[in-house]
Amino acid sequence: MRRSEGRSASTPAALADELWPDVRPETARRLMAAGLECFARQGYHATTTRDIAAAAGMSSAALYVHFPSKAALLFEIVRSGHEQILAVVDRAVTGAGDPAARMGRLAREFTEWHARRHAVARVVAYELKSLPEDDYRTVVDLRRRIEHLTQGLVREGIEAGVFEVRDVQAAGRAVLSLGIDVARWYEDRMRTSPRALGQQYADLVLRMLGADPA
Amino acid sequence: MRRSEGRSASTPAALADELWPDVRPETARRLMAAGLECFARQGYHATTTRDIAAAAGMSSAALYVHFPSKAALLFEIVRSGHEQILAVVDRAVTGAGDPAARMGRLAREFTEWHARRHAVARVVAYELKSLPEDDYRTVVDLRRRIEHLTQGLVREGIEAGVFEVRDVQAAGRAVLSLGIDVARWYEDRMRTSPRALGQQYADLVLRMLGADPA
DNA sequence: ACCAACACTAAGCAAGCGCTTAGTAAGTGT
DNA sequence: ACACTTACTAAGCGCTTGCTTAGTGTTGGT
Repeated sequence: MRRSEGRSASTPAALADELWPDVRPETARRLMAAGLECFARQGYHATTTRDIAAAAGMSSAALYVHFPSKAALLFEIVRSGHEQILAVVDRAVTGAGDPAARMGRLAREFTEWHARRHAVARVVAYELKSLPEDDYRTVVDLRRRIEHLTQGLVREGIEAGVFEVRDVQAAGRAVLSLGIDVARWYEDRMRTSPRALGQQYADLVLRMLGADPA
Repeated sequence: MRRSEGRSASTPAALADELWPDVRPETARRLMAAGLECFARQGYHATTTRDIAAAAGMSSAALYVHFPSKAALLFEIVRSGHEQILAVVDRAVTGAGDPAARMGRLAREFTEWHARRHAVARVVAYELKSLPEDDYRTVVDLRRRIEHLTQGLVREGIEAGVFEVRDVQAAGRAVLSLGIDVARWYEDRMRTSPRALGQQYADLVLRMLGADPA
């Protein structure tokens, strides 16, 4: 089992190693982990630079050695989170199998990611609007690509005769909504594991799209 | 057609009249409408009391004539929003028809409410944790009642043989997730009306729960 | 006519904010 | 040995925050 496929990172540092293995030096990664924790728990605007620094075990001025601003730290978290989600969706859409199999994989892995990485997922989904204008546009573009890939797969399924939905856009959005909303309520102590939840939601999604039970 | 069943309130004042007809004096209602607008757009912590007062056309000190704090204003919005959602869900669950018909109504009206009242819905869903501890507990209790009513209806449907799902809790959460997430992305200018979206989502939900197509 | 009661504002207070500055300590290359 | 770079801290600056205070009309009962 690869390191990144465990149930969830047991410590913030381990989570940071999984999410941002390339961020150097290690102190910068620790600051990102600390920011992520604070942003996920209290939201960006309720988090002070002193909160982040304290969670990372340093003075607030240290943040500015590695990041030009609090907003830039948020951007790094949100951007890399979106890129990981895009990679998950892209692998599912362009992978092997018929549209139903690929949609099942998309729903399963998308949901699983949002449950296992619920802290990142929460910041990714709900702190978008706290970004400066330019950063916001960059991230909205990533979101559009995720939505278009998903809608494309719904359309493929309809053309292949395995899905049956009235509105492709609404159906695609519904698929993603189910996964995204997991970030709002999922907690580490939950009885259903991210993997099991992903499987359950994938079943729900396929039925929702009118796919024949396999 | 009753006033509250139009597509959406055309002005903040009209919206306020629909949402909080009993709040007196009118100035307090205007402050709530202004707070709602600001909280929905920028979030609670990014909104200053000066923002709210300016949006209501008065000085920031006027807020404290009608509310003891900024947090109390948020609480009034969040509490009344939750009570309206609970009423919608309760009417559907205890209404007429078999479980599938009642679940269809629940999904339709729940989703429709979140689209038409997307500003309130956004604050209700995402600004919970900004509330003071006591207020938070009050609201979490309302949320639990909404979830239990929904889960109960799923269970009823299973016992009546019209639904087929593995995990009742997961299925109930999925039904609500679809509606709640509408608040995150829905905008007034959208081509799909709240009513049409509610109908689409109700269809998706019934298929998701394994109900035979009616 | 008078007086509370009410609804409001201009001004401002203490606290906390993001971020900067000046300086220290520990490498690293020559 | 020495200069230079990098990573950090203590202190604090200018500004904004939620909220208060003192005072000003306006209203309605007697």
